[in-house]
Amino acid sequence: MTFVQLQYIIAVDTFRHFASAAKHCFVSQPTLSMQIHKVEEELGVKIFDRSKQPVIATELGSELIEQARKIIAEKNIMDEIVHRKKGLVAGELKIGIIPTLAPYLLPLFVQNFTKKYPLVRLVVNELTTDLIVAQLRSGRIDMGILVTPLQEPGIKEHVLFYEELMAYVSKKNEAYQKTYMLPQDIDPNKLWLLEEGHCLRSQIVNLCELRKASRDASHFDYEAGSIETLKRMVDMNDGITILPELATLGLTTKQLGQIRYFKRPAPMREVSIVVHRDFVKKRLIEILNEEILLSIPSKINLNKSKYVVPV
Amino acid sequence: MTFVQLQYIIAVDTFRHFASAAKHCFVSQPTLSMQIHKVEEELGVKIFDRSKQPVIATELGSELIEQARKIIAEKNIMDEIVHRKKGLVAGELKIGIIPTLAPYLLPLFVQNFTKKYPLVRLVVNELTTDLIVAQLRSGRIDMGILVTPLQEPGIKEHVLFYEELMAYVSKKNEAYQKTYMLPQDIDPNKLWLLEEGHCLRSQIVNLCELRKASRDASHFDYEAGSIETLKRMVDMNDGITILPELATLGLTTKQLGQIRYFKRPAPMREVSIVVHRDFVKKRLIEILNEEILLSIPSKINLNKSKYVVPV
DNA sequence: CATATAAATAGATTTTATCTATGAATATAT
DNA sequence: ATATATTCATAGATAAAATCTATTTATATG
Repeated sequence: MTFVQLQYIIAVDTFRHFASAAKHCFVSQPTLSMQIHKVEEELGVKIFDRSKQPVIATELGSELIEQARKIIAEKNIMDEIVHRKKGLVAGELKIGIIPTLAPYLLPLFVQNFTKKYPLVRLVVNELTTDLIVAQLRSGRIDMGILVTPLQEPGIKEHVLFYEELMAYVSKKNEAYQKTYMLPQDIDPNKLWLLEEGHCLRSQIVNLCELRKASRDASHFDYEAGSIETLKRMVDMNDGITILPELATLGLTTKQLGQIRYFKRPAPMREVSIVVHRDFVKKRLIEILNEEILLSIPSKINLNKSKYVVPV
Repeated sequence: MTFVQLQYIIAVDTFRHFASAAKHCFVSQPTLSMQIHKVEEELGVKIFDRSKQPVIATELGSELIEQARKIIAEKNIMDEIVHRKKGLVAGELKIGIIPTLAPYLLPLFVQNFTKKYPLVRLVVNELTTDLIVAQLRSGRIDMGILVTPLQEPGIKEHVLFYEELMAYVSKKNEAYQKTYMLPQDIDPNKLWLLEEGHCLRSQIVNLCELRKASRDASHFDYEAGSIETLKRMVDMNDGITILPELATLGLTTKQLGQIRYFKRPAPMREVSIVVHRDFVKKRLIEILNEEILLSIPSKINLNKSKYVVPV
């Protein structure tokens, strides 16, 4: 068994296709096929079921692939140790980030970061909270950026900042008349929500104390896949939605006029970096943490944890 | 970096000598030298300081070796997974066992075990409790057999049995007249003890509530390195010592006449298997656990945890 | 100063990972 | 039904590597 073979196995598991996996590993498809065949021979078990399309791992194969990922993760730590000693900031950092943060947070720091630390390769995946937790545990990603508190065993949270939640209302909506809103001012039937699975959705449900019943009477049952869609729904149709602070940064003056703040203490969502175990990429993650804090508007850094909406 | 290179590094760290390490790996010394040189080249750091004799790891080298051991440990789990699936009981089990148990416990089960599970290779090291804990943490051994409770974080204890402590007295000693002893009946100046570092010693000190002062007046300051030495000291000279039950199994009838039991509830030492994390060698360790319980005299299996002497 | 020991170096040899080209099996389209 | 994709496996050639034996260099020891 070699490290390369394990990497091939992981690649096939990831792409579920020998040729693509080979491409990803910069080798020919026969090379990859043979090496995988060799491991299977050595261990005396089939790892992949090639009869299925796309290729799927056997039951035992899945266990072995998981273990292969662990081995490769430990190997990567080897380089981390050397980099740390050399004072180099280098290596790969695999990040999972939730979809309600990704489009607003990433652009703020990515460019600065990669300019400042050219030897670091950021690999970013947009994932929901559960997937981030699962992939942290299995070692597929090194860190997550998401909304806490999670209370997941084995997962450590480092708060980045508190992001205020605010209402975005259409001119026709009655809430438009208010200066400072209360959650009760929101008509559940005019409230546009993200689809199930987004933590922001569940926070808004908590904030507005929505019950299933109050939504059943809804005129039109549509749930958006992204915050951008929510904004457009409000713009184009009537209604109201809740935006996190970072999503309001790119708004036009006219759109800003449609923002209504909640009465102080304003509801906040807690945005954190989460990691699994005391990772050796610690230094890298610390640096990313700093860079994020440097890149977000200072107003957000000042937000306090007075009223954090539970997830 | 290859698995083989890591194994060479670990071998050199273990033997602190290139030629012996090479022998252990079944390769020539130049082969091992070159491969280690290559890793050092690849990482851009020196792992070993060859100017010292015996060879010693550099500061960074020690960290890397520790990591190498982790990688190899994870790799070994790969095979474990396959073996488990195949229902095979095979592999290597590295055991650390304390010196006051080794000579009495090992002979009881080793032969049966290796006959029953010929594919398992037992590698046994006689180590003190602290070393067992340290080597479990660093992954040098898979399990320990020692006296608990330890209360070491991250170390799990599985009680095997309770071993009674009993006095072994010379005919000249006043305690010889007693039928059932009390700890107070022991004259601290006539008590032979193991040297510092053995957990049995500290248990006896606790049991007899010995203070430094009471020993200072001692006629002859000798501390034994093994239980066998203790027995001989009592046999040849005057005095008394405390033996664990297993050490009394091989005694002659005459020697058995010199055993004095403590008054019920008799003092016991708790003998356990200890492991680090939920290890994949679990199955192997479970089997060993069973085999040990099957091989010890049934009387010991019946001992209860009424009065466990703290360590 | 001679001798022994330890690790590194040199050159030959075997092993192995990789490539290109091709084949077999299966699904998809004409 | 036949032709065409697609997907993975196989064959043979080649380049890269790990290994061996023999030897050298550097240190310690008597």
